[in-house]
Amino acid sequence: MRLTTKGRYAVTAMLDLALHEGKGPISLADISDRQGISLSYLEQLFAKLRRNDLVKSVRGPGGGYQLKHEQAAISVAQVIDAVNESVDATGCNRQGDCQSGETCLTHHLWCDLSDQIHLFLSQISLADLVQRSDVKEVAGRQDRRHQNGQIFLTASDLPLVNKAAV
Amino acid sequence: MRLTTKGRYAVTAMLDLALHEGKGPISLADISDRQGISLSYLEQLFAKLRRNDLVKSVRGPGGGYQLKHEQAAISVAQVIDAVNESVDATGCNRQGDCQSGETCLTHHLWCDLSDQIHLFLSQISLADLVQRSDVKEVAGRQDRRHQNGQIFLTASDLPLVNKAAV
DNA sequence: TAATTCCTGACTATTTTGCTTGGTTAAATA
DNA sequence: TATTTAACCAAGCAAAATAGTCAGGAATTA
Repeated sequence: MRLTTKGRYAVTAMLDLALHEGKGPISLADISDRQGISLSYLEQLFAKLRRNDLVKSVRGPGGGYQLKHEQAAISVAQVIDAVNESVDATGCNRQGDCQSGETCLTHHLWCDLSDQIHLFLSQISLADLVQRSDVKEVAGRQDRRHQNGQIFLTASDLPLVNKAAV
Repeated sequence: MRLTTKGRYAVTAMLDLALHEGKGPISLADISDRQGISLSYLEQLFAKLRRNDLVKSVRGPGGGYQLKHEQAAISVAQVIDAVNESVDATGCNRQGDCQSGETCLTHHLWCDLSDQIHLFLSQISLADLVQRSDVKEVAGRQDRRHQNGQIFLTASDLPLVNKAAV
């Protein structure tokens, strides 16, 4: 089972879209700035999100991405499924042929776990996340910084700045 | 978050120990045979399990491993934690410094998910697994094969056989 | 036409995984 | 005591996945 930066990035980017909904298309450059995700990596992720019908795109200046459905209709599980193959804890993709064609000793345990994880993530929509106080707080901070063109840097931003200067 | 063959192997091997408890120490060679896990890989996993006080070892002929605690006192979560670093879905190891020193937009979501997974796995003990009908069934099949010295092979065993012959 | 932005594919560095090889050490047995 | 058994240990390695870069398109707007 894989649940790494890839899935986290995808959910974060989709939440960013949700938070800035109603302001027209949001460019990947904006998301990259606000969320600190590499632009070209975002492009790869959004290719998958678009193929999975989760976002729609607008080309050209002023273009960007928008959610294709209502915030309440998009679950975290859908987003992760779109970029990862699936949230599956079994080694056999639930086929039950884990041990040379037969079911391994712990197959059903991993099926149960996969179901639990999927259920949990499918019950959380982007609308739910937008309402959360911790999300609102972080989003407010990010928007303030973004408006100021990242003038206020923290100490931990320094490596990035140096990297960009070289 | 990582939940791959490593953690699955560890739980499977521990369950094998639990199923054959009372027959003296179980050698890794036996587990390797029954569960189809590479012997030297098992050695690495058991080094971690031993360091985490989950098993005790007996050296020399007739030696092997035994559970260090009661089956009901060992949870699946403990086993996975022992071989993986942890079952953690955050990218910051729950520190909250995900985005250049500050909390990222989805930090709390991943904390919640990690808690869910950990709770689920910590509620399942080796004793619980041993009682499960699907586990009993697979264990019965494995024991019968093991006694017969793997005489009865399935078609999917053939690659392994050929590999061993070369 | 120029700028902007999505879009695509190929390529690369790094990390993790699963496993091998080649030993050493402790204990039982012959 | 010599041999065998099996736990221990360390280094390294191939394949895969991750995270990202690079170079160029193609569509749209100004």
